[in-house]
Amino acid sequence: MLDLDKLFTNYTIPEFNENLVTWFNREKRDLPWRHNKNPYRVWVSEVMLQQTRVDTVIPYFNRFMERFPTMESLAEAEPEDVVKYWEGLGYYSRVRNLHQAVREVVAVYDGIVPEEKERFEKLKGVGPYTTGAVLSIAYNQPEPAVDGNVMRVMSRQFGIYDDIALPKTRKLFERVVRRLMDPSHASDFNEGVMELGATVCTPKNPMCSLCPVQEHCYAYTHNVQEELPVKTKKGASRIEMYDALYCRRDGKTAYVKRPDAGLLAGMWQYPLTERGTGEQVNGTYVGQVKHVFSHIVWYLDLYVVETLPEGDWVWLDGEERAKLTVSVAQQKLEQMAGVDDETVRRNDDV
DNA sequence: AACCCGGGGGC
DNA sequence: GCCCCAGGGTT
Repeated sequence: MLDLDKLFTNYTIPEFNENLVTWFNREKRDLPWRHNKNPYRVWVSEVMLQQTRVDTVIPYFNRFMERFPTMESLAEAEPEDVVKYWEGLGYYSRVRNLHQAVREVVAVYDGIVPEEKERFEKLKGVGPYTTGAVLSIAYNQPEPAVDGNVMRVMSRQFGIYDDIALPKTRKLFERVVRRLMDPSHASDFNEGVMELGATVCTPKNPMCSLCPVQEHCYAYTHNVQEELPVKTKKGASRIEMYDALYCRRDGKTAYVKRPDAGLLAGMWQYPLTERGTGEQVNGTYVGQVKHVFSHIVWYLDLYVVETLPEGDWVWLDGEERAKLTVSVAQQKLEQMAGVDDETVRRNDDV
């Protein structure tokens, strides 16, 4: 185990805190969830920000908070309505877990986000990072909130070469943060480190000349910014190929609902058949959609067909379709089908 | 510990 | 193309 006493030898902890917090309060970006820090808003923002960039989250956060301004309003809503406000944001289990957790807070904790760590961390979708982030930012509790930014900043600051892809490494950085953080400025410390990682101590080409904690930084001193943090590569994605069937009847289009568990759980799409396993598709080829997930690559060949194989598809008009939640892959197919419809209509006109 | 789970942006 | 992103759940 890494010896923290050795790590902090000749290291001035108060100076790090002073420089970081002063910098953060001068340079912090104007973000919607910083306008007021009620625990519910902080919580929603932290869930949306999981593996998702700030610029992507901002419009989703604003729409979500406008529609569900309080935990009570969210608790009362139907799951299908809530998921619709997450459409396109990805990792949809986040919103289902958040919805369930907020319902629990309203029912069990009288609508107050629990300040007790042992209670908050047990809520659905709340892991070690979100626990520390909400308790420190909303309640100023001295809890570590170790995300990718924190591991990058701290690995460089102290020259820690542990592989950040390993689960146990996060715990190491939690020990580092507990040792380093000034407990009376927990909120500014955690937000400050993350802000630093997002804007200055970036993965590529960090702007060390702008860094408030450059002086004692191991990576800067030894000029090894590019080799930290250490992270092992993940394996190659698997490739999946499907035929997507676009079938119209009486002004309606066939859709199926994906299974309630697994990839894109419960979301709606055109009927898909795995290529090569079924019979040859009897239809008109339109084109191919490529869609990249974090661990899978989809190639979807779109066909216009007159008849469908057996399945639980339903017929939807435009108004009905608009209420349902679909993946971005499905949006690409609809775009392609729509373009094809336009082509057909134009040719009919001629 | 390893794998699953979206989508987008930077280089 | 590859990497990363204010990660968590399941096995």
